[in-house]
Amino acid sequence: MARKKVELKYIANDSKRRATQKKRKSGLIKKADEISTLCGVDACAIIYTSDDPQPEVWPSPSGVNRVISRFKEMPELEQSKKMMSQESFLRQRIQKGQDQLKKLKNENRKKEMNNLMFQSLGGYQSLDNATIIDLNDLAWIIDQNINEVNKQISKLQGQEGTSSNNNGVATINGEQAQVDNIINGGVFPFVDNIINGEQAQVDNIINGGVFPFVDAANNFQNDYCPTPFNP
Amino acid sequence: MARKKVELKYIANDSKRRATQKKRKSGLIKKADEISTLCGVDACAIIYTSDDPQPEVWPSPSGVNRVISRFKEMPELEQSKKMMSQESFLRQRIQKGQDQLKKLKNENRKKEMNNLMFQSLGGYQSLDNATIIDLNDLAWIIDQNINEVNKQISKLQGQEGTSSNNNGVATINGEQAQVDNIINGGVFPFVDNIINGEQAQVDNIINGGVFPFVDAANNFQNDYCPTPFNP
DNA sequence: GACTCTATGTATAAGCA
DNA sequence: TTGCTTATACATAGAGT
Repeated sequence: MARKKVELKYIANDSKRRATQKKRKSGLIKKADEISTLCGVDACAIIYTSDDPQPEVWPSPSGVNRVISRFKEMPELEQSKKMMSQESFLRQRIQKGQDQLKKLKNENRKKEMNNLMFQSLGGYQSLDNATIIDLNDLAWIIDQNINEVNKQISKLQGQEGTSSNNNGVATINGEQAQVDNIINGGVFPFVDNIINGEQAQVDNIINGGVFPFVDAANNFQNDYCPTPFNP
Repeated sequence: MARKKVELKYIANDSKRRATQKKRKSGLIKKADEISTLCGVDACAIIYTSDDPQPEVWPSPSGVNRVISRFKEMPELEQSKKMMSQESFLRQRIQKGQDQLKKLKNENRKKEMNNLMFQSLGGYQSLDNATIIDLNDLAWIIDQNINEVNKQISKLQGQEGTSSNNNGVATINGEQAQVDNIINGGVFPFVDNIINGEQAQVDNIINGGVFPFVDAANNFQNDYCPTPFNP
């Protein structure tokens, strides 16, 4: 059953296309009906299916005519003013995909740096091979984490008498969960726009694909300057 | 989080309606775009939202004009021929709901009779108070079950040498799972159309509600005559 | 092919920032 | 309000009849 994510392109297979057409046509009309009822808007839809010279229309032929008249009344110039054309629709979609990509790359980079941090702390990985870029970002994320830990400490010092074994004392391991939490939370300004060679991923996202993990390389922005490490 | 099932009626709350309108408008246009791409159909949509004199159109003003011309070319008489009007759309929806209701009532009745059967077999319930209608239906379901059990027995007798402790012998308990399976499976002709007083439930279904369990009473059709019990 | 079924993808109502 | 997130309702692809 609906296992594949449908690729947004013309369905070559005839019978498959017809089946899809039928389902989606009724789905579309249902949606039109719903928005009209829920929001009380005036709307119409006309759909010419390939296997019938008669179009499917909604809400009714006369209703369509009414909406059409209203549309025709408007001067041509006005028509194209604030309207969504197929092109602007696509543009909007691309922008959305790019924004999403940016966010995801950001998150990936943060996770990567946190991973590097814990690997180093545990002695599982040396930083000898790290680039200056990585070290910079690493410093930033450590700074963030330290800040968060300090914040927690102050908070816990403020509430005396809790039964926790944590009150007032920074126990790194005890804060791990909170740090992890933070890691996946706050703002992180690593990546600010799309970099060459990532376009395929953007396209992927635009069409709704699953986001692939982004390597450390190529992810850094030149205009990013993290605060110096200062505990 | 979409917790409530939206009731299909005008949203009185202003800000809520605007939010919904915005989301659904873009959803609708996306759907239009998709069906057009996937199925290569010629279509257009015009939506007048309440807060903007400019309509939202798809695929573009000129595209809309093209489709409109095609629509206008058709004689008025032809227009209303095979087209979906708001009324026929609703009718279709009601019919669908009624069909679904019928099926669900059927299933409920079957489950009920099976339940009664097992209750009686276990001595948890006497049949003294059962109506002739219930007894009739009960006989039918028992017949069905016996048939299924016999079928299974034949099948198992056919495949000698399986390691199962079941081969060739009808062990009622051992067949329970299969019977249960059957219970929820085959065709069951109890209810053939909608009976007075069930209309509210139909309405419920038409709007997508969860189906309430149907009582035994009022569910039987006069034209139903089950095969006599004959093991 | 035209329908039904159901697992899965998508839309979106509420919440929250 | 606008936008983003998340849980839930809804649409529908693919498979079976």
